[in-house]
Amino acid sequence: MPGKEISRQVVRRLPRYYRFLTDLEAQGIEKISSGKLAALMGLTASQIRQDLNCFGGFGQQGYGYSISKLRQEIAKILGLEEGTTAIIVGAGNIGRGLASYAQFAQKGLRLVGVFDKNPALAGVKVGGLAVLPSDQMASFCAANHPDVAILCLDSDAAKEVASLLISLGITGFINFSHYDILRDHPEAMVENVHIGDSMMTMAYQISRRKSDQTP
Amino acid sequence: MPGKEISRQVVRRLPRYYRFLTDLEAQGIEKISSGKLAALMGLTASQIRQDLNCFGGFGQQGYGYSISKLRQEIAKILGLEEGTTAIIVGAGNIGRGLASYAQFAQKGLRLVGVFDKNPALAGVKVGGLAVLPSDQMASFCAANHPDVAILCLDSDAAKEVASLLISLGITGFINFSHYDILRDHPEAMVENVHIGDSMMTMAYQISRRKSDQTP
DNA sequence: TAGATTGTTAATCGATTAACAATC
DNA sequence: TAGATTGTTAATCGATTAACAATC
Repeated sequence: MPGKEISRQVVRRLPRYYRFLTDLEAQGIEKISSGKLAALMGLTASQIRQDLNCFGGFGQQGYGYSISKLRQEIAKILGLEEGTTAIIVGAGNIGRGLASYAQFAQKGLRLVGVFDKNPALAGVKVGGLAVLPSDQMASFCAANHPDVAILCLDSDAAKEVASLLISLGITGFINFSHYDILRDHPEAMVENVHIGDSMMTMAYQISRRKSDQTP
Repeated sequence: MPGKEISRQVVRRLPRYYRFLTDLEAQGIEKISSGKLAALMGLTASQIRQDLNCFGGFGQQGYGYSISKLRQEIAKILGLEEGTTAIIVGAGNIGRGLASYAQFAQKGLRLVGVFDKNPALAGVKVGGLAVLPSDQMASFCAANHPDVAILCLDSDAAKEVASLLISLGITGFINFSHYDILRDHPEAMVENVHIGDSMMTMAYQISRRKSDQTP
């Protein structure tokens, strides 16, 4: 069965459910009701039940949800144990910062390569991996078929690299650039991360608060 | 006038409008209609007009929008030229990566301090600033009253630091941790950035595509 | 069994899209 | 003026919330 389409907003809430359930399990708690979990997470009980029922009936009437079972179910839904592999392209500030991020595996991705076009960086170790020159991407992908590329590049480079990587079989992108991958490659899966946009919306909020205070 | 409340989703689109308008202006184009801009950005003309009219009537019937005027208006709305100041707390991988991010000012924030509790990092230069020990945060804030703190910390540290910073007069947070600032401090302004969540939703998409292909 | 709590259907709310009169 | 395009009101769509019968 194709399964009804899951809305993006539901999927975006799954990691947070997973996190809370992991915490609760670590505390040794066995079960929880949608009402209690809602209070804990600042959601409504309805929303939690609706969200979970997109994927199946994981609860038990009159009882609630088994925390460890639900945590496992969500891990499975998220595909955290499928060994999805990722490469980082661009070993600048963001790229290196991310490469050193210790929790890749816990987030469902296994980092298997870091590339940079600057030959001076080749061989430098970041996050336990030696940076490879970009001209080795094709052979690397042919040999290892990573699933995901994390693009820590400017827009122009991202555009070029995305095309290349798609031709090499990569289907998923975590995109830190402003290049609109989906426009050129609608079949790709894309998560955009625009930290600069968060800075701007923060500047907006601060500026608005200031002007509100001076009416 | 208090002005009608602007929805979060409208605000989140403003940086993208700003970016496209900046590009168009750099190309020397003078005017654009909502229809053309919509085609360029992959939105509907209706949405663009609705979004802009939250803030004022910036267009002209029968003509469209002046690109340079609209760009300036959005810069003003976002408060990009108000010199909002920010500190980074936590000079780990993410903190250092961000501190070196060259475009702070273009995103409406001016980085004025970087702090870390590890004394070994004190004095190390990142992004042109020397890391300060965390015990100097109070005196620094008293002297410089930064507007925003960028928390590049784990949840426990973030909780502690957020309380302290709010008592020191900071009202805005860009939060890279999973600590829920608004729960304890509903008056704060918060932008959460959860890169790990993006990794998980990417793992979800990859895993779903794989299972869809094997029915 | 009785109480609790789910799964699911219906109602509400808000955001997006469409339509069109106003007007440059 | 006539054509184009906005600003704005109305219609649609989708997501969230509420309600409740099913059931453990």
